[in-house]
Amino acid sequence: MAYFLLKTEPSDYNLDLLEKSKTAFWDGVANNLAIKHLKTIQKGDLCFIYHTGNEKAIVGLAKAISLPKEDEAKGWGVDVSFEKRYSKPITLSEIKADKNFEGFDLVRNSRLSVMPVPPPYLEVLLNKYL
DNA sequence: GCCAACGTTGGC
DNA sequence: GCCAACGTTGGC
Repeated sequence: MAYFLLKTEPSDYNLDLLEKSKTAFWDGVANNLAIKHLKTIQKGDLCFIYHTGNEKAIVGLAKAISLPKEDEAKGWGVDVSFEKRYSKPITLSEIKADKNFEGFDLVRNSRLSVMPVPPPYLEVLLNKYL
């Protein structure tokens, strides 16, 4: 079971909406590298939800409940279910300030919208921040 | 609002 | 196939 990070601009779509609807098709993945990462998601994998814009923080967790798929109108995406909201979001500034996250895609490539969270970074997130 | 860091497009 | 011009994303 792997972990990923999914970005969203909260004015477009956000964790509140996912919590209300319980499940959603997480769509609109267009970037080539993002699609490549998306396609490696397995059913049951967990996905950190990151809000861009004013928030710039990991705000919660979702779970992939389908395999990645391409919708004719909505592009690439994956079905997800709401898992949890973090009482204390993990901010980008915290992550950037922490040397443990050096090399993490979130820090290295700010424009990437779907990325894996490899074990070293995952452990720090789970043990130190959550 | 600006701009760096990408990605995409289209002329050649 | 190259690359200049343009468009987009997202942090600042």
